Parts: sequence; structure tokens; C-alpha cells
Amino acid sequence: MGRQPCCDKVGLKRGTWTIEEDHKLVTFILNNGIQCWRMVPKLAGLLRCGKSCRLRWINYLRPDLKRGALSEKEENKIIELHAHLGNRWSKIASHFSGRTDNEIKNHWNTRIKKRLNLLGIDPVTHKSIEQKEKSETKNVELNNSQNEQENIVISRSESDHQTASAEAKEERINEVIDETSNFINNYDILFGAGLNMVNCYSPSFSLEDSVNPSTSIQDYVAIPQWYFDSVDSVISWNSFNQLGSKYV
DNA sequence: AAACATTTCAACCGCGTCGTG
DNA sequence: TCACGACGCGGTTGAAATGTT
Repeated sequence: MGRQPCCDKVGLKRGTWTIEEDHKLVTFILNNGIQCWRMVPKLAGLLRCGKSCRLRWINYLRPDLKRGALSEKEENKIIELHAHLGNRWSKIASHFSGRTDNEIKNHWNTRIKKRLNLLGIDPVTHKSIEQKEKSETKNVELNNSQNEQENIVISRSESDHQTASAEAKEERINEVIDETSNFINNYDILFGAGLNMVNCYSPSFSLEDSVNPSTSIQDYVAIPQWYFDSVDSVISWNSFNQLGSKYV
């Protein structure tokens, strides 16, 4: 058989965590580490499922978490990374020490999306909204013209058909190249990061190619997290109590 | 001061992947 | 190889906080 079930959900507590629960979870993890999330709530004396404990620890209780709002520099880095990685929040978060995927995702959905929209950039495609609309119109026109061409081509010879189709493809490729270079120029002006977007479109592109040249690669690599020898070496309960004041 | 609207973000849900027996 | 279950991830929800009228 496979592994044992994570938890039976009957009788388990849900919703906002209390200070007491946080205290129990932090004490347990700092003293024992995490072998298996399924066992954590039982051993820590919590009426929560392992999944809930994991989430609480990762998103809120980890001692290495940064507190406070994301800086504009961090925001810009998120935007850059999102342009390459899309909604892969955990991948994006791995480029920031002390920030969680949930935090970045929330920040993206509540603030960055709006900021990009205000700047006239589509947050999904990272294209200029105006150009995106143009591009969509062009695509419709292109499809229509292709349909027309196809109707005409039916009566043409096979070789004529191939020529028309190749021309339409070439035209479309040129359009995409124009749109891409315009967008890259606009994006570079907006964020001024020296972002080498051209490389994004090359087959050999890697994330290392795209980073700001003034930033070392190490800045983009998440520091390995929380290896604990003892509770006292990492966090004191005085500092934890300060965190706890958030709830009062 | 109260009522209502909007924003924020912690927590949950469901799914895909991977490990185990 | 298969079935089962833990884990991790991304999308979504809803309560609390904040802003506006």
C-alpha cells in the first residue's frame, strides 16, 4: 500500500490561527525540524491537518521571512521574472529570500496587475495593451484574408497555393518582429532595467541571460532555508511575542 | 459616527506529480 | 505496473482592515 492518509478532517480546526497554535507549531518545528507534515500536528498537539500546518509555517511563521511591503525594486524584479516564468509563483519566489509564493501571488493580483494596466501593459502577456489589441485585430484580418486567399487558391494550381501561403507567413513573421521590438523598447523605457528581452526569444535563452547586469547571480539564488541547531540560535520568544502583537 | 464599498492577504481547495508498498 | 496517499503548487475565497461617502 501507499502512504498513510494525511489526516481525517473530522474534528480538525480550520480558519485563522491563534497565537497559542502558532506558538505550539513554532516550538515544535524549531526543536524537532520537519520529518513529515502529517505527523507535525499530532506531535505538536494541534487540531490541524498537516497541510494547514505546512502552509502556516511556510507563509507566516518561518523565522527567515521578510516582513513588510515589497519594495519597488522587488516589484520590478517580480515583473521581469513573471515575463519569463508566467504564473509560476514558487519559481518566482525562489529568486527572493524571505518572500513566499503566496505573498508574491497576492501582491501581483492586488497591486502589480493594476500598475501594469495603468502603464498600458497587459499583465498576462506583458505586451502593450494597444499593441495587443492591434495584434488581435491584425490576426482577425489576417485570418479573414487567409480565408479569402484559400477560397481563391482552390481554383489555383498547387504551386500558386504554396506561394500565397508562404507570403502570408512571411508577412505575419515581420509583423511579430516589429511588435516585439516595439514592445521591448517600451518595456525597457518603463523599467529601465537594461533587461535583455531579445534573448528571451532566442532558443538558448536562460534566466541568467536576462538579469540586470548590475546584479550578481547570487542575488537571484534563494539562500537555503532554516537549518536549525537549536531554538535559541534562530529566534527568541521575545521576538516571537512581538510578532504576536499583530493579533492583539 | 455610521453605513457602505473596496482592498488586502491568510487560508482553503483541488489538482498534478512523485514516492511508497 | 498499479493504486494509494503525501506534498507542493496555483487559483480562489472570505474575513478583516481600510477608505469613502
